[in-house]
Amino acid sequence: MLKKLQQKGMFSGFKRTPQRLSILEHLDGNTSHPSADEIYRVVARKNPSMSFATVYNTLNTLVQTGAVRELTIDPDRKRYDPDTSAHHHLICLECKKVADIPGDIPLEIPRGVAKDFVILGNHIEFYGLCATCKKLKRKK
Amino acid sequence: MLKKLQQKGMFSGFKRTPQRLSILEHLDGNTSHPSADEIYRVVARKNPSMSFATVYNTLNTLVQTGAVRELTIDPDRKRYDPDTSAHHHLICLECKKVADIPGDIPLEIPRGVAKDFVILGNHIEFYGLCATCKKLKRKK
DNA sequence: TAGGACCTTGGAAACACTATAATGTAGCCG
DNA sequence: CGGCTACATTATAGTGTTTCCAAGGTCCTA
Repeated sequence: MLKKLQQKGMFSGFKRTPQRLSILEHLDGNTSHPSADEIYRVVARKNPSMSFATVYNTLNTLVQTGAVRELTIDPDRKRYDPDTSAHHHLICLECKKVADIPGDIPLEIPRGVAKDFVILGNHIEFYGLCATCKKLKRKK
Repeated sequence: MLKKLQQKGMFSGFKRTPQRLSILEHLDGNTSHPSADEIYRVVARKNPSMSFATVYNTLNTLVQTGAVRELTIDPDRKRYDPDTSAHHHLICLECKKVADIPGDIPLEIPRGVAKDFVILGNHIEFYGLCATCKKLKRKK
């Protein structure tokens, strides 16, 4: 998906500008689930004139076209995930780091509960402690 | 849990003040997953001197003691859920209404993926369209 | 009744994000 | 190739949510 957007020429109304290409390059294959702020800080190093608004504009466009997923996993900020394949997430309660759980997980949706509600998808959020924070906790 | 907090006397350092009791009363049995703002607006009617800070202070205390769950289901604001039993949520993509899915749902966590990560819990977010929004969409 | 611990209040401030208006530029068409 | 148009970018201002702070209030204990 991102690869397509990086190719030359117009693709469904998406213009390739240096700023957008920098953002796409930073996101491509990125599994750190960065926030807009984190993306801005990295991309602004190579592109000093970069504006915060451009990062948000670009991200919102990418989310709308489905090239990037907006994660609502962190209570303090939105995070963005260029991996649009079916997968779930693990979040460390201490350091807030987000890891991927690839693949689909079969779910037994209790029938009758969601009556009248069309279910279009699901997302599982696992929470716990990552290896680093687990060790730190033990020492305390 | 909330019942306990509403009883007379001190309970684990939690003082019962009129403001806090109003908030507890509004939350008790409430399945609308309200935001701090919604709680403030309702509670301030009966308690005109109520401050926003008090709502946030109380909610944060309740979350820390485990009496209330903070939901990270809405990208725009935190929502609060007094139901601390194991359950999951359905969110309408149109109107953002959140419904409950009671009970535990057995999950096959793929082994090896979460190596080194202690998993302490999970939360499933189903998304789709509620009955009302489903009808409205059809008419368009 | 005095002291201390805790709560409440209002305002300011921090933060994430969005809107606006002016300027810049890519891509199309002649 | 050159200009037009539509779209992007920028800086800045604004909005909404949440937190911080300092002053004052209230309740318990001695």
